Amino acid sequence: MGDVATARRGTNLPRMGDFNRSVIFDAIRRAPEGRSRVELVEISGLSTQTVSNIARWLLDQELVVEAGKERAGIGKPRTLLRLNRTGMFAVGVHIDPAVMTFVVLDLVGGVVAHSRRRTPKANRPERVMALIHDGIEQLIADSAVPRDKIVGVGVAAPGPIDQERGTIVDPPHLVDWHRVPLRDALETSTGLPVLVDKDVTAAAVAETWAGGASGAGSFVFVYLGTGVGAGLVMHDELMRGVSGNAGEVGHIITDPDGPVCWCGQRGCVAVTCTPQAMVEEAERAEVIAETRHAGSLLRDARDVDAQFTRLCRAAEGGDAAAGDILNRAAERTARAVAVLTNVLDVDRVVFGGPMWQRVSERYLERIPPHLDAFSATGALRRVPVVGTGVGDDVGAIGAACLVLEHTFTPSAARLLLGH
Amino acid sequence: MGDVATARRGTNLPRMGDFNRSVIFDAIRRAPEGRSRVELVEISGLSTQTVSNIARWLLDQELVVEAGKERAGIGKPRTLLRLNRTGMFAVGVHIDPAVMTFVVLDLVGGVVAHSRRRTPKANRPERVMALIHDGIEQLIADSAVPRDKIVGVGVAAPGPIDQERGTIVDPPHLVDWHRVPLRDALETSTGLPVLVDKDVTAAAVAETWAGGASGAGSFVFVYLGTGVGAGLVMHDELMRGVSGNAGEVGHIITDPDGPVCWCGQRGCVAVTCTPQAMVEEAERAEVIAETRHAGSLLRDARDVDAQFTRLCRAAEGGDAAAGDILNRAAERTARAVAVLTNVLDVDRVVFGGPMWQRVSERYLERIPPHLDAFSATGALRRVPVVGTGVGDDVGAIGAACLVLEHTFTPSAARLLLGH
DNA sequence: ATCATTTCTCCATCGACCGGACTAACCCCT
DNA sequence: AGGGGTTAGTCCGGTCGATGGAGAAATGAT
Repeated sequence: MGDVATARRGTNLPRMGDFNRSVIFDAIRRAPEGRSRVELVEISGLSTQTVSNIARWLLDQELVVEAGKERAGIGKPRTLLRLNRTGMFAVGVHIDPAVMTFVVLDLVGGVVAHSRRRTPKANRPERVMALIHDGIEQLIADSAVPRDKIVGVGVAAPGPIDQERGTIVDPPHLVDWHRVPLRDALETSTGLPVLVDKDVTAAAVAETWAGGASGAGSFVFVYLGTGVGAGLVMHDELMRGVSGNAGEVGHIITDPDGPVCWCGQRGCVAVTCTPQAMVEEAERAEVIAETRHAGSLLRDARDVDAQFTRLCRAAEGGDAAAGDILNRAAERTARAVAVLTNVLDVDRVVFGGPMWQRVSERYLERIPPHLDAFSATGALRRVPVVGTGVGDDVGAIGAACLVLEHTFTPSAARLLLGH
Repeated sequence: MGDVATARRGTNLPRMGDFNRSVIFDAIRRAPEGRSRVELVEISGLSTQTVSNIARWLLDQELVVEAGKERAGIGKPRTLLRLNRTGMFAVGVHIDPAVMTFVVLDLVGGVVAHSRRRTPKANRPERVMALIHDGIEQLIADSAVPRDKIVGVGVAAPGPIDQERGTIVDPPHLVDWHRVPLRDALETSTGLPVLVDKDVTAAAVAETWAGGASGAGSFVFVYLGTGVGAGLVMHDELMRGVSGNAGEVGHIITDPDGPVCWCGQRGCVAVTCTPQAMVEEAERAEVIAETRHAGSLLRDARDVDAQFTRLCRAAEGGDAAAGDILNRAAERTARAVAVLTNVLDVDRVVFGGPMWQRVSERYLERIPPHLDAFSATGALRRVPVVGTGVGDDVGAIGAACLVLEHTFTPSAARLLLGH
């Protein structure tokens, strides 16, 4: 049911111009050393004339700058165009169970300013909103970025998300949070456009924006955080799904002999590949000492985090039992990832998220061979596995990148007539 | 490795015009009763003038016809535009392990002509090619469709496919088939453009073209054939993946207690949800009599087909053991489908394929509740499950629809500058 | 019979891209 | 040192498709 015909919209001249500008901008952005007009002609397929016009426009807007010349043998040298990193800025907020992170990013995705605050445990929504607003304003003031150069605010939170209303559906750590109009409230209080999305999605967008070569083309971004999630990028475009909740991988079965999950199955990702699952396995096996915790289904995030660090340290230090637990998790993760790569047929798999650094070495060594073994096309077409370049603040950085992506990325949707 | 930057191409005026024409065409196509110019204006967002011009062009091309008037109260009545079903035709070929099917389709996806031939078991590729060519030419002659009205030929085969070279990679039933340039050879011998794709993909495209309301928006098409495959359609656009092999679901684990699969895991789709798996389970349980067969890993497709029919008949006739097997398969299939819907966040699931009719009633009754239970968002956002309207010849019809889709569908790719 | 209303088309305009001619900057060679 | 060849980038007029407004056509209501 619902709308009988999906509205396939047409396009017109102004949109076309806008789109082509963003194509050129994107091509410049993806080459940190800068790009000449001739290169842009080859990449975009547009005429030299058009590229020239667009370059002039971008220079006038102060979005790009001319950055030296590149002599390629005989003839007039090419003048390189590079992003003007101070041309625009974006604010990002990550609302994590444990901590809220705020960042200001410049155009190339560099962190200009940065701050953290504890996430209040259970609290009135208005109080939390005020805290967020305050964090944003404080950071803008500290960064000394002129307000008219800020293109918007991105907010990332553990899913699910109501994309339409711009709100977090049921944040497990904010008990009284119900249908709070996060986006609209922040838009009126800050006077800036606001985007809300899942942290996993945000991290994937961060990869496309600030991840360099590994963020181009089609890839699956596997996010290791409180849970495990996936961000899907196909042909440089993020797939959000119809309700903005694509990438739920928590109940893919990875191990027929694994523990029982609350969903009724055995060996789901949620009980085999998440930090919490690994920590609990280690505690049961007495590899690490059990900490006192609430005993609720949802353990305190800070506690899990600390225990997970202990587990990884033990494994690095040569504890065979600890190593086994992590190795098994790597294999199980590989199975889940194989499901994704088989279904989606992507160029590459990118790992990241707050828990990633601690296991990156082990995972990067162990997952690729498993993945080859589980691939539908076998070793015929290997799917490369890489770790993200974006560091621990992926959540907040990604949130800011949501805004940059929204305003500057040449998506097909941008071409089509709105509303 | 590979190309450093994915080529994000721009667009230009002619492409824009082409795109808008296809948008209007698509909107007309999706309303079998016809659509007025004013409606088209609303849908596309284009100006009345532009719609008027495009309508004139489509009428001149004889792709659409004026079909009566619709009076909506006061004022000049709207003249309806409808597809001219004899304006264009497409040929489709399905190369199945058991049989090759040929069809000629008109513009609305109606079957104009239709024929079948046995697929030769092991044979020289040239011989098979000649057979295909012959089948096509014979059917065109029989259908009495003028050759210049045929827009192209689509070929569908069980995957995997080499999209670049236009060939079937390793057809299990055609042993000597190795790097045979199927597309190029057919293009020269018939003089028509040829497209090659997986049968699963073709079936999904058939749904978007001839499936009515269930073929709009975002959906997963679950193809029940020799194996089980999935076609992914997101926002009216088919996702082929980077190498054209998206939708491989064969090794999603559906049952931790299921049989062992040749991939080393237990309870994969390939050994729990395919007709062959069900048939073999039934034979082991002596629900149906075992037939003499080669004993090879790949059973003769015709044999499996016949046995599967027997199994379904038994279940319909009240055989509880047979019913249990099919019910279990339904539940297992639901688990695999849940993985897809959780990951992709689609509007709906569409079932189809040559084996579908025999289990449709049972599956449509049993899968939805399982799916709700396995959904990440719970029963909150139910994903509807429907059966395809396209009948048993989905393979061949889909193959022809590949051509129609390629030439008439407003995809984003069509907008961008080629090469 | 006339008017209001809605649908649809003719006309002039705008805007973005494109092809070709032109200028600019540099290397190489004598 | 200076001219020729080569490549990079810009100016100009043309083309093509979308657009806005005025006008023509077809109908129901008064």
